[in-house]
Amino acid sequence: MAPHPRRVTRERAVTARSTTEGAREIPEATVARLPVYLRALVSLADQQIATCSSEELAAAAGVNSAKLRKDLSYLGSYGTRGVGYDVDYLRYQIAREIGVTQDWPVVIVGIGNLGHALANFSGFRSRGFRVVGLLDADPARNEESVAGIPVRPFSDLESIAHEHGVAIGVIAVPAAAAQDVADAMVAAGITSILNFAPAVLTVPAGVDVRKVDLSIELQILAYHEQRKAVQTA
Amino acid sequence: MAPHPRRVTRERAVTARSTTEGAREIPEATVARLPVYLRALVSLADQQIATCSSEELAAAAGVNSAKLRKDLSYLGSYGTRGVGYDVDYLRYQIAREIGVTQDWPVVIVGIGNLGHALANFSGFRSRGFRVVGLLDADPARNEESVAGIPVRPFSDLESIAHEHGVAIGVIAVPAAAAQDVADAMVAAGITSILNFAPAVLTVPAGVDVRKVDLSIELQILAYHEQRKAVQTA
DNA sequence: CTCGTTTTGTTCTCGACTTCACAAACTCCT
DNA sequence: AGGAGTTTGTGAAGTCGAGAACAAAACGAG
Repeated sequence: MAPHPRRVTRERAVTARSTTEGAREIPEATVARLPVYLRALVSLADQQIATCSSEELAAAAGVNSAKLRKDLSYLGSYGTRGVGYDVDYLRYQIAREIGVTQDWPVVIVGIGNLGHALANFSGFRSRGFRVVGLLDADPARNEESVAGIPVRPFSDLESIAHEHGVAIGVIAVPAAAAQDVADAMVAAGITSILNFAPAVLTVPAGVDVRKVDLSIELQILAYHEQRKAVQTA
Repeated sequence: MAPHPRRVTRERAVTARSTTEGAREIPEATVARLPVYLRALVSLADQQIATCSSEELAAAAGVNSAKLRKDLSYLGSYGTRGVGYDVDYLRYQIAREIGVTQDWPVVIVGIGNLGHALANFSGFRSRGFRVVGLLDADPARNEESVAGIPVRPFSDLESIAHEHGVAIGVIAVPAAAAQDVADAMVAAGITSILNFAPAVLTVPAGVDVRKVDLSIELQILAYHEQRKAVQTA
């Protein structure tokens, strides 16, 4: 029945090292923090800092140092006791583990307000991604071009995806259209979807979906805000 | 030292019902799902559905029905055994618990591409929020107006916040400016921040920060995508 | 009124993640 | 070379959340 794949399906974890080599199982919570560490390391490197302790890196990433060390230990032993971590080396190792040493081609569907913002987002290229296609079902939009990339009709999804070997798609359409877009993406061979539409997507096993939802984030803040107000009252 | 307040500080939980009345402690994981249930209920109501079982609502929200029932049980006993839940009644109860029966005033700082998109986002009003101020430090932007709201200079933050009693602020500026904006928000009495800038914010205890980060989400997808590729190879 | 059916609310168990605490390993100084 | 001082990597304990399973409660039929 496939309840909902917000988290990765994870096929019983293969009972750890089994087939080829290491194939370390990295906990999902750790995976979600690796990009934060990567960004902190890039920032340190920009400041010409060559070495850092787990304490310093943890501070830059906004986490507890014990957690940082445990997270890094899943990748291997890349630090030196008594010294700390080599910034460039660790940075490369994390980038390699995440898989962003080379660029991933990405398509964005839905070039409304949000789609525009995403297409113009400069962090794509610098963080391991490259926008290879902008798509919109509205013919009126198929004439413009955003950030130097032409907006093409939605029906071109499959050809663009195959041409560039796209595995990751971004959905920035209204909620009502989101499921249709997701279905088309899956049909086009896309297996990872980042969904900005406020809708629950149903996809086959093997396809990952992550959701980003402004209203939900605000409502969570509102809940805590309300509690603060009640508590001080 | 205040590690980082991505999650709420939670003052030792006061050992459950202590002072005034119920003051039920709702787990953070449940709080994060309540908005999803709320949206699913609104959708059911739009379809003229008056009653639903936990199974149906769970399907609409994309979760497991046992989890849904347990989540709802933290709010109270709002269902009827053998029957299910009254859609409108449950919807109101969840909205009340989250605190979105009335609108929260919100300010958005940074009216670039993303800020534009956020300001135009129609879901604000319908989901318990009202944009009362758009701010940008660039004087060139202080002449436009977005979605009918004038863009005002950043220095007006404090007066706008006080005038409307703003508790929630949205940061949509570049990473380098994010901490300064956060500091100004805190100084203006804002105690909940939604941060779209790819930066780690440091704020005093009692201020909640939630982060939304496109690059991180994509990198998490990339990690899993890479593993799929390795596994099938 | 009683019995069978449906569906909630809750208890219990299990797994995952966080945090602590410390041994192992490295550097530097004498 | 040896000892003092750091800092990593990890075992172990504690906390939190997920899911299964079931008792309690409501409804409807006869």
